[in-house]
Amino acid sequence: MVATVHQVAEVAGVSTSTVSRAFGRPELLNPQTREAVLSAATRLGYTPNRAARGLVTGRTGNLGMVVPDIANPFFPPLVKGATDRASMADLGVFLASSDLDAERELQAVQRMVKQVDGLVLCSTQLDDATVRRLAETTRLVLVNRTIRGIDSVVIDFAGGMRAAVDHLHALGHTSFVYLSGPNGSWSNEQRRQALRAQARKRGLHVSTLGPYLPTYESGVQAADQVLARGASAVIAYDDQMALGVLTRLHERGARVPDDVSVVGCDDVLPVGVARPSLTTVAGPCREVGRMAVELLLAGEAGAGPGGQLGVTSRRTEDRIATEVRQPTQLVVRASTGLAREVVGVGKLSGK
Amino acid sequence: MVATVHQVAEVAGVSTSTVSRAFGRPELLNPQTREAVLSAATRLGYTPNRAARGLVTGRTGNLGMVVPDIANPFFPPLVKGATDRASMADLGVFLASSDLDAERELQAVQRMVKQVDGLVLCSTQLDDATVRRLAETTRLVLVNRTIRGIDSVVIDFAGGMRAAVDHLHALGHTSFVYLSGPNGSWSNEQRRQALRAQARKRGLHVSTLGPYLPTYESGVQAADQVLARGASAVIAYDDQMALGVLTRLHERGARVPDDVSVVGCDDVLPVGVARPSLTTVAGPCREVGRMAVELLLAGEAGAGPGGQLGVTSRRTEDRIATEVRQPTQLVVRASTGLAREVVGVGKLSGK
DNA sequence: TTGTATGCGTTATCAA
DNA sequence: TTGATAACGCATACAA
Repeated sequence: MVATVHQVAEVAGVSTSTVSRAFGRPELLNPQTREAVLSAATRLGYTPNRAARGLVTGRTGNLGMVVPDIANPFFPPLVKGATDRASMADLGVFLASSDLDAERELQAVQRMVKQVDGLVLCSTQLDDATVRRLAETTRLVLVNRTIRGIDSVVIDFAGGMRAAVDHLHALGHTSFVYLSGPNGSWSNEQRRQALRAQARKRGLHVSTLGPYLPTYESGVQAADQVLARGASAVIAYDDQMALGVLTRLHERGARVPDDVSVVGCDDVLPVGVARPSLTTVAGPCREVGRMAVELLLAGEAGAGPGGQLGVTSRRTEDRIATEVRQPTQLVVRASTGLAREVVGVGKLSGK
Repeated sequence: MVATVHQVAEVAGVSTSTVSRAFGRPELLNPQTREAVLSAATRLGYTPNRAARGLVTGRTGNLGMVVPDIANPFFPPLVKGATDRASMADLGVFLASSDLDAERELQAVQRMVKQVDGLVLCSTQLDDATVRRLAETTRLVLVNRTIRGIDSVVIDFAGGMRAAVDHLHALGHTSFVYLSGPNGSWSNEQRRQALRAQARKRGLHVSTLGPYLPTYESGVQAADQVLARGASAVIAYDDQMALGVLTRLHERGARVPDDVSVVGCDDVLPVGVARPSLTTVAGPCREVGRMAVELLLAGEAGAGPGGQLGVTSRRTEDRIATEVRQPTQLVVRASTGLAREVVGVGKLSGK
């Protein structure tokens, strides 16, 4: 049996409203009565029932967070940043992993929307209209996706991708292959388009392979395609795929970076320990999770923050959305090197 | 404005109880009225408020899960298994990451205990007494920790660790170093004791270094200690540390496995891509998360499952606890090899 | 088969 | 400074 306001009230010899106030507005209470209530509460092990409280106040003290796949190493740091920030504000966090399925994601959202004060949707699979409708019901922050009028915080992998193209260009590569992530992924589009634009600018030729699921196995599979095309460089949608590529290239006898240069993206795995260590694009995932919750909190309070680096506020529909953009950077390690042509090595034979 | 039973009732021209029944006990309703209610509900976008429902039924439709650190790659698969199983049962999941801090963990538990039907505590930092007290308030399943009388599911790393010792023994090693995980960690004790017992049995000498935080950086740090001791083999508390060891040994010019053999534990990272690829002990993390929720569900229904492999039921205090034990296995890769003595290589000089 | 009335645990309003 | 009361959204016992 768990204690309620009633038991505490009885033990402390006060009314239930007084018990309630002892927790919610202690300053309104006579110090003596407050102490009496609090000690009675401690004795009975009483804690306010947040669900019941939420029913009357309209605030639940919970947040919701949805990610496509918590087993994808990109997301745990993000979740960590969010839960850490949330627990500082004494907020609970609902987590759902949608398995890259829009319907499952919608179910998860429905399940928690009435029990939370706000939602963080990471790389959401939902279409714009659904998200917009959702935003009318609850506070919403998007991560790695933007929709006009909705608050968001995105990791600007475009910047890192441009740096990656410049890096390959400087090494003498004249073309490269991009291993595409899942279809319909906003992040994939962001990366792919940045890549193509920069490649055009530098006069490089790009060809795209995929779509692939962002896994180690996909990378293994893709590596053979890369060899078949005789590509001198490959940029993968993420590190998991890049590691798979590395492994398979090694098996096939192709040397990295002498025969093929490989670039990953995310830098969340200990990719420095791969041999050769992986050149990749790194972003502040943890910080992004933290920031998403920050935005949620700021939105609840009323005015947005503004003033931080990369924060844009623009009026759309009839509200002002805050868009935070976090920079990325290219981390050059050992998996990228001079192009074959430059060092005079011909195409791999026996593909 | 979100819809409630009242709005739906009004639109459908029925009472609120009828609306309630349309969702909770559809079979009690005249098919026509049920359809009318459901269509009205759809039109208004109505979904039952689970918090309010929980207040009257006593069942919230939510579970809680606490892990020490969601950014530690050991836990995401576990969380994935749990959330997947939970969403099959249409349950929401609260997640908290305690940062290896007992107090923070307790706060997180307090925060959610009234809003959930059960709790999964992974590698909990709480002491036995606190956990027992908690178990009187709510359904509880422990992961990777056992307490008499409390349901649990543990990954039996002891088995894998014994296999690791036998493996080193077979390769001619006569002693090894164990890199210890965090103090007070149940998992660390499980691994360490299994190691020591098996080493004694095989006549190997073990020395322990640590405690260390289970991170890549700790491994880097520990590697120098390992070299200073002239050890021919090292078993690390987890893969992150083992990868750190690998990196630092390489920097120091020690060859793996020719000079030093390295064994990790968990097999959750793509450790096969490390060079040399890492010998490690693998356990069914995903399955364990799934099973923990299964146990919670079974406990709610009444009788426990029983019958599965490794399930023990024992009576303690005045209830019967179910303890599921999942086996592990040694995955031999390239980081372990014949001991130096066997191949005639002396101690490393210039340590 | 459906409606009425009540209570779940809490807080807000109002009166004292 | 404190207490009585109503209401939050819902499910159930009971009556019809």
